Amino acid sequence: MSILDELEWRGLIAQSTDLDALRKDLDAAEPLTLYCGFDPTAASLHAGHLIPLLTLRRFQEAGARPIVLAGGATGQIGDPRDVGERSLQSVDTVAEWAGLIRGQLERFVVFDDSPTGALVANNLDWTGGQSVLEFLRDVGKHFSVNVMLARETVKRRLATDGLSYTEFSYLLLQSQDYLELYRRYGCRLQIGGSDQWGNIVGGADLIRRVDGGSAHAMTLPLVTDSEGRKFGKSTGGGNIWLDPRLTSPYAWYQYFVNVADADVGRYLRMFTFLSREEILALEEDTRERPHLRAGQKRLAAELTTLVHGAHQTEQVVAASAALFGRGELTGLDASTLDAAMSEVPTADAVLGETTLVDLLIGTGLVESRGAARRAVGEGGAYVNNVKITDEGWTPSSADVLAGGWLVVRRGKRNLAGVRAR
RNA sequence: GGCAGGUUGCCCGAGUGGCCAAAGGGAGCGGACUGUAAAUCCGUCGGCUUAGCCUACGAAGGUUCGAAUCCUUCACCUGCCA
Repeated sequence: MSILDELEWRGLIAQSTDLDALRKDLDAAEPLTLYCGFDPTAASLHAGHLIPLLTLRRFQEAGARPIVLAGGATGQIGDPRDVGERSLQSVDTVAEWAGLIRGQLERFVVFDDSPTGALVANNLDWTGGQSVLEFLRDVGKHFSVNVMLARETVKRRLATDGLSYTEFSYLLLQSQDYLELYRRYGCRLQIGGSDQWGNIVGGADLIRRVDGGSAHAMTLPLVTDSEGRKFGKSTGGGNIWLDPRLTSPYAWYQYFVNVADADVGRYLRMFTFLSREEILALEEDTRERPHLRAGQKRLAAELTTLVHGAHQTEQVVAASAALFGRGELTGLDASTLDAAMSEVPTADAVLGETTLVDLLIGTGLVESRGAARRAVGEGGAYVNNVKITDEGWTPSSADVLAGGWLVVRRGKRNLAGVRAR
């Protein structure tokens, strides 16, 4: 199966320029070079970024050469979005984030001396020293404002709160990137989220106008769940990040374990490198025996391994099994509990003194005393899987599990460990 | 630079002197049901030392017994004009 058929089957192609022409270029003797850019809009990439990153890798495995681009320049400007003008980050912040993101980007493609060995670039390298006059003459002249105004995002913004010249210009910067990579590395395919279509085609047009070259464009679907919610938002509403300091491997694993049945097949296709046969089998499993959550577990394990490594995956799988297993917590031995508790937030407590409300706050399971009281009042507070309805309840030695632990839970699946003293 | 309109809680959005910690919706959170799923129903949704107090309706100041609501100045946003 060709790479394009593969991508099609996985539901990874949203829009593209002529696929047959692209197919021909992919079949050529010389490896096709392609790129995808990632703007440093935060200190870490999040789960949604995995789609284009993994797609770069799929292309690489199929014999193409990927370039991962850190948007040190474009990140300073900001791509116009529907909701309104972005507030600019300081140049230093963007540079710092670009460095962090670059480190993450490098983990998903293979760097070697072969013709398909990946490259890393930062668009600040060619825009940083560029003068306004150069930019306007060499790039700006090739863009029609009429066309730019017709873009969906621009139209929406003009109809609502308007947009700055800075954001309006973003298209030109990204287009210039494509041209630059075309010139430097013969890059002839750019991929990105479906919201990038205009930016990508803009670059392909620029290459044609300026250098008379031909270049391809392909976008990947913006991943949403079956509810239409943007993918990668944790239940708390925040992003789930690749950086383990921002999203623990345990939380990462849990996010995917909790994916809805309606989404798991789609996600397996898009996010994993499992074979077609394996995925079809898991999809059937989900239909026939949904309560086993085989698809979710495999998806979570695959993604945790991909991002945090096999060792971490073993640990979070074991922790999840211990904490969500059928068995009683009292049946767990100290080493199992120690291992499980190392994956969740923890706090200390003094027997007979620390109250339930303090436990909930101390472990970070709730944000305020009011929230803690509310949780208790709503019947959402548990210690060692036993619902506690008294705010002033304090643990006694009879409650302590092996290894000196108490397992505090808020709601169905927010767990924390407490070391009793 | 001129004129007009705007700035409300996580988001959208009502509110033009007391009944406003602020309608309604969304998101979130908890419970029931399940399968750590979805749907549904119910509850909840600023903070605290919680019959009370504190902080909050762009910022600062003022009027008033009392202000998200009125006045002044400032900042920012949008539109029209220059």
